[in-house]
Amino acid sequence: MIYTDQLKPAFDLSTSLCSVAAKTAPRQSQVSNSTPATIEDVARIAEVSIATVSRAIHMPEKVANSTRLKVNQAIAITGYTTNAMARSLRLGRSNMILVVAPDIGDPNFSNILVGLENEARAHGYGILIGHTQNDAQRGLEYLKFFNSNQAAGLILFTGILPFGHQTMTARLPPSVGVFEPVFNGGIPYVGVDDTEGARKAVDLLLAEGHRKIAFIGDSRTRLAYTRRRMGYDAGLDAAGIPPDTRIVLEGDGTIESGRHAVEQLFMRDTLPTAFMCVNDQTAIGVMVGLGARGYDIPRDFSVTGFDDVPQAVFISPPLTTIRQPRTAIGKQAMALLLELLSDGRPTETEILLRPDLVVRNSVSAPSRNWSKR
Amino acid sequence: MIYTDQLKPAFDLSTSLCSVAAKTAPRQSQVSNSTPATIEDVARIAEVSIATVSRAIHMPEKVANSTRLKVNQAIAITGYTTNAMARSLRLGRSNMILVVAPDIGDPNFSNILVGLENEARAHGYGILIGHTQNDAQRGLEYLKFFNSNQAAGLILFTGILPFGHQTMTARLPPSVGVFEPVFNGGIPYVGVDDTEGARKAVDLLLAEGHRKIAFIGDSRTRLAYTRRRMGYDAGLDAAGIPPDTRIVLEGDGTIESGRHAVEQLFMRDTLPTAFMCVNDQTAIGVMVGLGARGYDIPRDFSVTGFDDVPQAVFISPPLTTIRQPRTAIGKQAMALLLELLSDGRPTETEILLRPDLVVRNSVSAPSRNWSKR
DNA sequence: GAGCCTTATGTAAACCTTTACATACATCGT
DNA sequence: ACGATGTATGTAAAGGTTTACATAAGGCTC
Repeated sequence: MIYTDQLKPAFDLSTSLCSVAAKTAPRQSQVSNSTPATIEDVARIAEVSIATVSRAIHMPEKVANSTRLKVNQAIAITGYTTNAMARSLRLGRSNMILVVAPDIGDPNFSNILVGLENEARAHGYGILIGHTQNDAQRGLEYLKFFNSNQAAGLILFTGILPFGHQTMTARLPPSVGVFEPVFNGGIPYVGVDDTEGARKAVDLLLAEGHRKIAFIGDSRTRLAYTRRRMGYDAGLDAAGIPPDTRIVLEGDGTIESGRHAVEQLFMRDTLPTAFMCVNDQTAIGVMVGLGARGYDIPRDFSVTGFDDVPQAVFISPPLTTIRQPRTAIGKQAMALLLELLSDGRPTETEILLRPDLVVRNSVSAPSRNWSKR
Repeated sequence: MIYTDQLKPAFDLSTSLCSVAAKTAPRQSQVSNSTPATIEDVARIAEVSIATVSRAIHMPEKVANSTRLKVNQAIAITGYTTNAMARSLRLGRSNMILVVAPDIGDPNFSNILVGLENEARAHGYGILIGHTQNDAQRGLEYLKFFNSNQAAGLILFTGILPFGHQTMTARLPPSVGVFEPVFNGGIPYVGVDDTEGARKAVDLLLAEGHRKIAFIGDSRTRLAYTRRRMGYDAGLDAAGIPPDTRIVLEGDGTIESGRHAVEQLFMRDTLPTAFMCVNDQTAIGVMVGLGARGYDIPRDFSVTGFDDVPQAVFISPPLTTIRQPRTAIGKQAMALLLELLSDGRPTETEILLRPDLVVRNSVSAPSRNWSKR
């Protein structure tokens, strides 16, 4: 007599199929209905030992075809799933990847998460998430996931300093960074070619005819920002335009800093015809500042951003910017980590994806009507 | 001789402090440097049994003050963290909560995640995330997290049908829904008072003097949408305005559906002065449609949304809408689930948070200039 | 047909906890 | 002074895997 239940098919041990059952110690309940099936249940039904069941699952080539068949049937009957806790305990490693970001509330985070999760799940891993809110103490808390064997690897986002400074010297779990090198390049990372991206932006502005292109940067020392600046410099250089430090400003990547940059430039004697911004937030701030002074974009000034945040398409005018291929970055980062977990050694120390120019409406040829200035 | 290492302080078992060590079976390595400390290491150093260590940690009141002190010192020395895998295995339940959403790439998801994570972590739980992309088969996959004891509870988002239809009858893990009842009310949920929110929107429009207010709904049968419609009806009724089905349209909650609704209305004989939309996406579509026809918002038409998505502030004009207190919803949902996990029975079957009206720039008094129409 | 190699399976230990039960000791009432 | 009661601690089993090692059987070579 076999009756099944959707979630976990029950199996009556008193049937003749289970002649082996009598030999082994009786389980708590004869009809193991409520508790999940264990490897032992499978072994009993398949009339093999638990070792064989384990092998049939994890090293199928090591068990005879006929036996494998019996085991698979027994698994189907019992609805057996291997207890991940027991497995992790025995193996000394879990099948979870911890993803730590400074702020999981950041909308930009979502799409990367998609890439990370898809790739992880495809390889039998799950993902655990945490956020530090830029609080090192808080990041430190997450270390316990590794000490307690709850996570096998770590995905770290740019800008976090998830563990205290001292700890940086200590051995970290297998980790991969996203966007930028973390801990001074101690771990491999997946990002975007910021230099190339910035170059695309500046080249677009140059192609439109702009010659006085301001760069609104971010003074916080992050490689991405430095590289975007390098792309800007290289673009101007290739066009034979000498650098003009009067129109290169450093902000902090916020909307407010973009607005502030506009105010500063208006106080100087040289105004640009275009603003190339280190990120979209800054670009939005620039647009707000320009709008407040009564200028129209792109008629009076052109503006470019970097990142392609979800809002970029909704602001007015829609922002021409450089897109971060977020889902792809997540996928790559997870793939790299998984490789690291199996091989032990990273094959690559840096993977840079190609960023695309997204042309919208914030760029046009420089205005010839200088009346307003 | 004691020398420490940042991550996991080493401890030389040969010191006099460890006189007990000799009595017990020797560990693999005398200086357990590479492998994390176990409860046994702590017990040895504290000169107590492992049972006492476990009790000192989990039932401190059950152990003598002096003993507790010794244990705590030993824990500090070894850097011991209890192995979550072993603990979960023994306890039969994990300290992870699975959060399943239809689309974790949705920017609205992020802030709820923040609330969920904060609350979970505060109670010693971690969160696992997954997404179904509205694929029931995919949702089914996540069931294995429970079968394999990797998750103790489940947070389900609106609109998912994470498990196959058959499975719905089966016993689900302890679960809490977000936004709406899931599985026909089978599990408690935390959401927002949609009726009240919609009422606030319609009352604002009425207060501005609008009398012909269109409602652009969502025909997909979701309680939230029905309730928002109820708020609309109730508001009109309270103002003594008879319902006019000619200006009530059903879309599907997308930008496109908002735009389409505008086209439909312009083909009828009765135009509204205001559009109350079931969600922000629809509202954005309506604004796009109206803009394409050359109308100005809010001069010619007023528009309201619902949800307060991150983009709402960036579109032009910034959208007046009803805010979902997302972080609070996440926090509440997790709190409810945690309660469920300890008590077994839910105290509440429905928790509705108060949504707030966010006044921006898409609403004004109805235009008296009807020339364009 | 003896010895040897290969292949398939079984036995049992180990991974690290938690906790029921047992034990030892101190305190108290009479 | 003794049994009863209570408190603090220890012993050992159990939870579900994986895998080193042992065993058994079959096929091969000479």
